[in-house]
Amino acid sequence: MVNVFEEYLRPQVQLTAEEWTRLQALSSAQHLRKRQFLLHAGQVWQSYAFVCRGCLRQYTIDAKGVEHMLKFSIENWWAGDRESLVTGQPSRQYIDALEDTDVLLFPKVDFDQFAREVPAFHAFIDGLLGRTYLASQRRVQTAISADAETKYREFVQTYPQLALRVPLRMIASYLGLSAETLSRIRGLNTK
Amino acid sequence: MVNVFEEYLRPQVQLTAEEWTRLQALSSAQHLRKRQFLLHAGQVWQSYAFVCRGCLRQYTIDAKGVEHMLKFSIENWWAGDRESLVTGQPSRQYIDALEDTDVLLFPKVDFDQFAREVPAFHAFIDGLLGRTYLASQRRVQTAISADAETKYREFVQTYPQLALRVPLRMIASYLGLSAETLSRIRGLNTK
DNA sequence: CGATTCTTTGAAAACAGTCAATCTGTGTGG
DNA sequence: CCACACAGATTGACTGTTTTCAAAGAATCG
Repeated sequence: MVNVFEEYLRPQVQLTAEEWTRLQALSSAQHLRKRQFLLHAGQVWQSYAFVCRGCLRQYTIDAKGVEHMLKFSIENWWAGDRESLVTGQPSRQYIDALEDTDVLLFPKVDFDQFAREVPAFHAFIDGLLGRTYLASQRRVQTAISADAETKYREFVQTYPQLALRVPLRMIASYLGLSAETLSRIRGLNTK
Repeated sequence: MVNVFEEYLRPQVQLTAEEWTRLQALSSAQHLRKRQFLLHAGQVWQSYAFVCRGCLRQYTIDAKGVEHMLKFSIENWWAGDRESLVTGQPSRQYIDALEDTDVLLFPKVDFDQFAREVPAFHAFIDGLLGRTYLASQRRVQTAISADAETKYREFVQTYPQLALRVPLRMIASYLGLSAETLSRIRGLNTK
């Protein structure tokens, strides 16, 4: 399981053998069965989570009980509630597993300490955050400017792995559409 | 004009007198008249821009010629196209002035160099990026889950300074609504 | 002022949402 | 191994919000 992380990280950051051992020692593995929660609203999120295998979804539930998908995380993605992590406040989000999933958890304190001491790793994390932010901006742009069909087409183009793997109604929620509307759109493209 | 920047930064980062002088020396002031462009699609954006006075808007123009507002930047905000800055590719965005505006420009190369050499400043910039990312996530959430009226109410609550200062049709575009719809919503709240 | 830009209002049309029923596939327990 | 239950997907009819188009009314600026 650590192997997956190693294969992900090695091409991106130069670490000495000693640094690598140290980073690895910070992590703890967690296995989630389908439908099991990694984070529940009300809890404080205090880790960085790396997905080695499986698929997580991250979402909120509004006053009417409706779920709103924020993110899907598959192999080689990070997960977690950054807001809770940074502020120390209880999260308003849920994270649970869409499939049996293996996760590596790095406690915030240790992880940040490591980043401070290893500039190359720090730079990597900064770059990751920067790219994540750009992705978020693109999502905003699509959300405010595209119609339902365009939203779906862009989603498929951006995340072809997810379009096949995640239930349609959750993709619909991610895009701000009803499941019925997305079903009809998908129907069009097949014909 | 540098004074505005100093008052903004001093409470947030501890810099020595020497560091402060050095940072200041990196900046160049630019004045923009209303409607003047700071960035035009096709140009490469290579700076960090800090607004000392006035108001900028940042937007794209789609294939149909419709503008989509990405951001407004008033006093004590940063502006610029991060995507172009990071990738070095020509920007797809426009930035122009809604009012006469004063901007401080920091060339990327010098700015990044300074951040590398002054850890406290680096940490400040990281924190800024982190908060900006959280704001973007909140915007996504509203965009996918709220109706038109809620979007506007949240906008007013989040940016009371902007609601009064920016033309309605641009706020509408920022929220992904037509100007007519927003006008009607605003009408309701007045009664 | 005269011109431009912005806002408001009305009426019609389009798009997406809701509700409800049916269909499909998957997984589980008897 | 089958049957049943359940979650998810699809389809149809209807509703409702938002958009579009058009025209008229403010506000702003040179």
